[in-house]
Amino acid sequence: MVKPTFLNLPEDKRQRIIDVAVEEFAGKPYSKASLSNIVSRAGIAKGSMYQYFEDKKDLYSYLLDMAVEEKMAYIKEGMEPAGDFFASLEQAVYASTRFSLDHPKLGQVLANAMDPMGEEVLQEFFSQSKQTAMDWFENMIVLGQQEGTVRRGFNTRLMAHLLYSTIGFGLMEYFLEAQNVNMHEFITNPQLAKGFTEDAIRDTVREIMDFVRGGLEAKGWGK
Amino acid sequence: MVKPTFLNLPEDKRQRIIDVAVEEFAGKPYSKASLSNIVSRAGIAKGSMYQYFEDKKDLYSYLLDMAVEEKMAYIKEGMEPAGDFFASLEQAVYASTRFSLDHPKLGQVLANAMDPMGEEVLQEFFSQSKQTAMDWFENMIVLGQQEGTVRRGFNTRLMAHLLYSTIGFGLMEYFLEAQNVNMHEFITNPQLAKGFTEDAIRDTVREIMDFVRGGLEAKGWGK
DNA sequence: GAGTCACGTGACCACTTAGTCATATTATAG
DNA sequence: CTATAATATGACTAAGTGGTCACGTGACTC
Repeated sequence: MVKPTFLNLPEDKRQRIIDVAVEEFAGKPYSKASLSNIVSRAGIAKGSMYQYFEDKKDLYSYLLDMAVEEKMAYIKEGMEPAGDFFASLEQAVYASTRFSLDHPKLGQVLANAMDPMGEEVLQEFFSQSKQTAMDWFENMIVLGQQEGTVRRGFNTRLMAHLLYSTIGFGLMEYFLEAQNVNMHEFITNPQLAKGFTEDAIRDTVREIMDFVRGGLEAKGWGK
Repeated sequence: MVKPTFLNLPEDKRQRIIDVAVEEFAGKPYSKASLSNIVSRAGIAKGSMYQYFEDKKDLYSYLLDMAVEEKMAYIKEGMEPAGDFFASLEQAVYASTRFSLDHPKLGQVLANAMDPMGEEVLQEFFSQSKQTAMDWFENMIVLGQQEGTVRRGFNTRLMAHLLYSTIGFGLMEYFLEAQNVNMHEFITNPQLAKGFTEDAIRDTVREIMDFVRGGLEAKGWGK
């Protein structure tokens, strides 16, 4: 658990530590991320870090919670409760994409945590957040079936996984390839996010939704 | 480049080294995989490793080539040149799944290399094999459009990414969750692969294909 | 001013890493 | 059997890791 000492820190110092730590954890796998590196770049002593957090895992966990909270805020804000399944999903995909482009480093920390190949140390975080995301998708699908917009007769859990990976991985990687950059360049160069216009994002999300709609829509609905 | 000394090794010794190394690289990120660990478990001296390979990257590259070759063999074997786009894709998905279940460790080494969040050292391997896979998917889509089974009017590159992540990630993760194991347990316990019956695999692949077909099929085709 | 307590510090510890190299062992050839 | 070349070896190096701890520093209280 994060220690009170950290929360009582002056705003700017706290933020500087967070920024540096997020950058470190975004750029390398957990075990390779270096505390020595973080403290030196943040301009604090090694020992101070251990006044703020129990250990490396504790710091990581704190950043992860931040990332989840921030992403949830994006998604919740864009949600229109009135829409049908596909409209809601499109909103969620759009919001999730916006989050990843607005906060690429934070988004990357989250993506690392979800990585199935993740390191054993992180399995607890991983399975927890992954499970939550999957439940959310599955729940949406079931609701869509109840409202009649989504066809029946398939394994909803399997479909939740497909939706998750389609949206979670495919989209971001397409954006990167389209701009001809890799993840590291994107993370370290904040300017690159400007390369994605609002229209391009909306168009891409719409194409994805066309694909998903075709795969899931009940007969008699849609254009 | 792998040194001739390694290739001249007695079959059993060579295989033992490969097995141990594959297991090591499958279980942790590249930078965390330990040569000291590999040599001790393979029962050889540290120095010997450097008679066989230039360095750590060289060993990794060798294993990666092996994995690609093996997976390609699976896919090529299952390919029936006569089938239409969806039949070919289903074959490829099935073969790819079989490969991952038959050789979970090798499959995991490959998956790590494709990981977009992969470490900077591996970008060369990553972008190369990823690009190749994406070209293959895009090419198939275009051929499908030419034969009339796949609808037109979408960004084929984006769709290749969606197909790739749907098939590459979603499927495997669903299998794991369905068996209630995580990737590490699956890798270290070869028995677990038996939990997936041939029928269950075929059914799951078919459901995925239903989803993909709905999203891509041209009007007037299909059931 | 004295005493107390939270916070800051960096030298230090035990450990691990990739990689080297002088030396020992083995195989080959004359 | 001897000489030569190929291979095997593991102690060693330099660098880096997460984490600790005895000691400073500064602020607040009485």
